[in-house]
Amino acid sequence: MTNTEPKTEPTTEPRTTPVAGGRPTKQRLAVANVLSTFGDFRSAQEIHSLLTDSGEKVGLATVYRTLQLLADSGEVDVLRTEDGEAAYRRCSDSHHHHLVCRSCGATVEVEGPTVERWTKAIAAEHGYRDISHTLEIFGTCAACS
Amino acid sequence: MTNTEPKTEPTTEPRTTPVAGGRPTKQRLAVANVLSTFGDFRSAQEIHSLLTDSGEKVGLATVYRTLQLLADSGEVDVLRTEDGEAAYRRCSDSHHHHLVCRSCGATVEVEGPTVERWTKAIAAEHGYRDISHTLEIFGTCAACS
DNA sequence: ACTCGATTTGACAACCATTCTCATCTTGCT
DNA sequence: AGCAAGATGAGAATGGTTGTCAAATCGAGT
Ligand SMILES: [Zn+2]
Ligand SMILES: [Zn+2]
Ligand SMILES: [Zn+2]
Ligand SMILES: [Zn+2]
Repeated sequence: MTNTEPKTEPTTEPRTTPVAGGRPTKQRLAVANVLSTFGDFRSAQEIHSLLTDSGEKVGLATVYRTLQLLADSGEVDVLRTEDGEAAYRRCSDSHHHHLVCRSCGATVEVEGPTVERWTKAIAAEHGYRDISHTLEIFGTCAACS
Repeated sequence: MTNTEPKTEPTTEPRTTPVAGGRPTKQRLAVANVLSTFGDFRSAQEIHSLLTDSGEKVGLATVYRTLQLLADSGEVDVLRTEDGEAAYRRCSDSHHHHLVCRSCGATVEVEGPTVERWTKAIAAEHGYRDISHTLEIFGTCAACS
C-alpha cells in the first residue's frame, strides 16, 4: 500500500528544533493565557478550575504537564505553599513577596532589592549557585488589631 | 529501692527530656532522640525508618504527630523540599534561616539583621503587627555544581 | 500501689495533590 | 490527503500526610 520511503529523509530533520515549550496547542495556550491573567501564585488545581469554569475543556493532567513544561522552560515561577502544594505564576511579573494578615488574610505584595541582595550574597558566600528563595511575612493587619 | 528521692531536688538526672507541651512518652523521646543524631534535614518517613530499623517500635502516625508537636513548639525546623515533602531538623535556639542544596540537601544555617530589619520595616510600613516570617534559600552547592 | 479519667498510640482507612497509562485525537509536514 | 510524532484526557495508581477510633498508657489523686 503506502509505499513511501521507509524512513523519512534525515536531510532536514526535526532534531534541530529546540522544543522549548513543545507545540502551541489550544490547551497550552489556554493555560498560558490564564496564567497571564493573574499576577499572583495559583495552584494547578485552581488553574484547572478557572479554565473549566470559563468554558475551556482542558484535562487536569494536561494542566499539570503544561505547567511543568512552562516551569522547565523558565516561563513560569513555581513555589511550594506551606502545606506542600505547588503554585505557579507567570514569571514576567516582577519578583515580589507577600505580607499576609494571619487573621483576615489581607495580602500586600512587597518587594525590594534589600532582601534580594542579601540572599544572593549569602548564597554566593557559601558557594551556592542557581539561587532561588521563598519569603512570606505574616502579621496582624491594622484592621484586625 | 531508691524510692526516697527528694522531690525538692531540681534536676539530678543526666537528661530529663522536656518534650514540647505534652507528655514525654517513649515514642516522643525516641523521635526527639533520632532528630538530635542528625544535623541535616530528614523526612518524616525517613525518621520512621530509622526508628524501626533501630528496634524502636513507633507508628508512622505518631512520628508525624510528634514532628508536628516539635515543630509547633519551635524545637525543630521544618521546611518543604522543592518536590513538596516536609523535612525536619533539630533547631538551634536562635532565629535563623536555611540555605539548602536542592540536589544533595546540604544545609547551611544563615542569619543576619538585614533581612530581619527589612521584614519588620515593611510590615510596620503597612500597619501590620506581631510579625513573623519564613525564608528559605535554595541553590546548588559547590559540590553538586 | 491502685484507680480513673485524660492523653497517646497504632493499624488502617481516607485524603488529596500529583503522576502514570494508554487508547484516542491533533499537529506538523510532505 | 496521509502519516508519524506529539499531545490529550479519563481514570487508575502513587505517595505523603492526616483522620479514625478502640486499646494502651500516663499520671495525678487517693
Ligand atoms: Zn487582618
Ligand atoms: Zn525575593
Ligand atoms: Zn549539594
Ligand atoms: Zn528571619
